[in-house]
Order: sequence, then C-alpha cells, then structure tokens
Amino acid sequence: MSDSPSRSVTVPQNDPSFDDVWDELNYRGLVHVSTDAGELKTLLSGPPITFYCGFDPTAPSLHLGNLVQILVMRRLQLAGHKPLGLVGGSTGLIGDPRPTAERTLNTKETVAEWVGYLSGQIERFLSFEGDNAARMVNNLDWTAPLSAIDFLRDIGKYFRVGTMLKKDAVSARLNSDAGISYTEFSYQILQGMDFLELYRSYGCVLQTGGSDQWGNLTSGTDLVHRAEHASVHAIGTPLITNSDGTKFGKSEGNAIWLDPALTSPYAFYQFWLNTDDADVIQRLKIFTFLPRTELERLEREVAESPFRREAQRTLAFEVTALVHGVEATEAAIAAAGALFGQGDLAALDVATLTAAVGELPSMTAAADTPVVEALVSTGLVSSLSEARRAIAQGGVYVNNAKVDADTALVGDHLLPGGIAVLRRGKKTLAGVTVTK
RNA sequence: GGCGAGUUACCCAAGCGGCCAAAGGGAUCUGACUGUAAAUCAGACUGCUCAGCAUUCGGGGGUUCGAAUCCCUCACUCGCCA
Repeated sequence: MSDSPSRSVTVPQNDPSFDDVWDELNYRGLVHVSTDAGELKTLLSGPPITFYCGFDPTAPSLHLGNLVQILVMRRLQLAGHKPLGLVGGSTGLIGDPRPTAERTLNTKETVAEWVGYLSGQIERFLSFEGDNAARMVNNLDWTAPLSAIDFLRDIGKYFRVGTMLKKDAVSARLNSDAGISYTEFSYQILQGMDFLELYRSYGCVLQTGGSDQWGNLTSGTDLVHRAEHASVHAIGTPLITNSDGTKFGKSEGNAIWLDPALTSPYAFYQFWLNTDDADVIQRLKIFTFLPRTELERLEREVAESPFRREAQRTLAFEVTALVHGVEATEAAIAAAGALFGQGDLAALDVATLTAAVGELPSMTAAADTPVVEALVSTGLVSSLSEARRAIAQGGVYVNNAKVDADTALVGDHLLPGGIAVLRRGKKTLAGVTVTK
C-alpha cells in the first residue's frame, strides 16, 4: 500500500537560466531540423509571434508522439508566443503518405468525431487566456468551401511537381511496390495551404511538427514565400527513439494514448516508470518542465544510484500528472503499490482494492471460470494455448500466489469484494470481479 | 516480348518425397539474477476438447500410401536479354 505523500506536478514554466526559448528547445533536444537558426532565435526572443502545429485525426485519441508537439507549443506559449492548435478536419480525410503503404480512408463522420476528441485533448495543455491566448482552428473550415477549380488555379499553380516528387515521403512510396495515389500525393499541398491561410488570417509565421513532417512543413514555408513574398519558419522535432532500437511510445505493441479510456493512468504511469536508464534523462528533457539544474541533478543520480530509480519515478509522476492530473497519478501510484508485489493483497481494505483494480483492464466472471479463460478474456494472453504455456512456465499469479495447474478457477482464492487479481509475469495485471 | 531465379511462421532465413508444426538468427513472452532498468543465462513462441488432434510453408488443381518438398496452372517479386 502506498503512503506516498501528495505532491504537486512541476508548474509548466520555462527555465529562466536560458537566454530565450530557442536555447531551451535546443537544450532539451527538441530541434532536429529548422529553417535558419539565427533568424529563429531572433524571432523567438523578440515580440510575440503567432505559430501553429497541426494534428491529423487518424485515431480517436492523441498519443505520446503528439504529446511532444503539444509540449513544444506550451513552451513557446510560455515564452509569450501565440499558439494556433490546428486539427486536420480536411487533411485527416486525405491522409499523409506513410512510407509503407496507402492509408485506408476513414469516413467523414468518423473524422469529424475524432476532430472533436483531439481538440479537447489539445486544449487542456494550452492557455486560452491572456494576451497570448491560444486558438483552435480546423483546416476543413477553409478547404471545404474551396472548389476544385479554385484550388488548382489559386494554389496548385505555386507547386512544382518536380519538387513534390523529391519529398522523401513521396519518393519512398514511388520506389516501393505500393506506389502512391494522387490523393496522398496531394497531401503536401493541403498542408502547405494551411500555413498560407494562417499567415493571412492570423499573421502566423512559424510551424512546428515532427521531423518526419519536414517535407510538409517546408511545403508550407515555400508556399507562403511564393504567394506572399514573406519569410516564415518551421521547426522539426526529432523522432524519439529508444536506445535499444525499439520504437518509442509502445507498450507490448500497443500505442500509449492520452485518452484514459484507451490507456489507463495506471498503464501510462507504468510505461514511464519502466524507462531504460539510458533514455530517462532525454525523456525528462522532452516531457517535463523540470529546470536544467534539476535535470542535471537527476542525471547524476542515474549515474551514481541507478537502483533508486529516482529519475524514472520523477518522470512517471511528472508526465502522468501533466496528462491525467495529480489525483489520478496518486491513484496509479497507490494501485501499483497495492498490486505490485510483495504486499499481502488480502490485507487491503475493499475500497483501496476496488480502486486499484479499477486502474487495470478488468472483467466480471463466474467463480467457476477457469483461470486460463480469464487470462484470455482480460487480454493478458492471446490464446488458451498461450495461457497454459504461461502457467506451465510459472508466469501466472492470482492474488500474488503462483498458479501451478491450468485447471485452476478464478474463484479458488478470492479477495474481499469477490476480487481476483491476475498477474502475468512481473508486471502485467488484470482484475476479475466474481459475480455472485 | 524472350530467358532465368524466387514467394516458408511477426521479420530475416534453412529445408527440397516420410524422422517437418518445419534448422538458425532477430523481435516478443516467461523464469533466474536485479533496481518494476540494462546486460547475461535458461525456457517458450499456429490453434484446440493438449502426452492426442486439427490447420500451416503465395492461390488453385494434380501425382503418391504419404508433399513445404514432384507435376500443371494462376498471381506477385527479382535478375538478364529485347
């Protein structure tokens, strides 16, 4: 059971020890490519500018990759600049070219629904008050009214096919078996149009985004340059990778979502807590607002006392609290303390236990349900065979007691409240509530 | 258009009539050790009514007691020559 004292998340603020936000972004490793660095530094250390970052609705929720972008926006806003949060109501209908294969188009209704979800998520991280209040925009608002003829005459004229073909996203697909549809080929024009539109309507002069979007970012700066003879900028953040070469932001193959209904605060917290020593400082720089002095202190901690995992605990707390709030984070920590390990689950009171299990994937089942079936139903394993195998290998526990026969039933040993806590391996948990 | 090579489990890759549910490596999962880390070592890794059975080796058809392995055909990929 956790008795960790209530603490507060670090208030989002930029570190005043940096000359300006540009230096801080660089210190945090958030600038991978950009337009002219000197000009950007001048621009960002001067009077407030308006900038934007776009998010395409390709799923019902944003994920950790998007969180990087949101936090860059927040840092820029904290430096006094005005954010435009763009959701791709139209670009989401087209889909930017992935290197492997053509995207499956989602229906207009689905995309519109997702636009709503994403907007809500982005809004939570920005301030909509004060002189540099953020504003949400949807590119469907200016593309929907545009006729195909106007599009080709007014926008298409500025684009050279040769340039478009040279973009990595396009050439990769042209060189692949998949080829590319005219639809996806046109994507960069749509995104370029956004920048032009926002430049004209709001004086927006900077777009931020992932470096994998660099081709699309420059397509916007080029268009504004041609159409308005104005110089505007772009910053591409690095692709975040794990030091062991695996993809960042996945847990057992599943994306980590910001929506608590898709990734529970418990799972979210656990994801960060399990960060490799080699990666944890980089993650703290990118995903938290801890000042440089604190980051340097934690770096020494990792080097000198890695077993204390202070950097991981700090990272997990900070990011979970930022996304899900301090209360949910405390609950996730308490749940981990209650469920994780050595403690006697039977000693917990029903309220704590119920709350802890609530953080886990869970199900209700009859008392005579075989444990192997419950393992499958809760998603801890993907087949009965795998469940039996896991038991044979000694990797399955019910209420922290090892299951030694695949004939075991969930009702064999219940905790107060008719609860059984299933565990696979060291840290994959699920709850089962037995129906009376 | 002609000739040749190839398509094997999540990925790479052996196999070339029975001993093949299919070598090896990677990824992944479990166990040990640990710090809910990494590295290392061990085991597992198609499914099921699990000491047995069913279904897999690009698709379809055939030969055979028996095929991933032989034949026909279709599709796709890759070389070389037009």
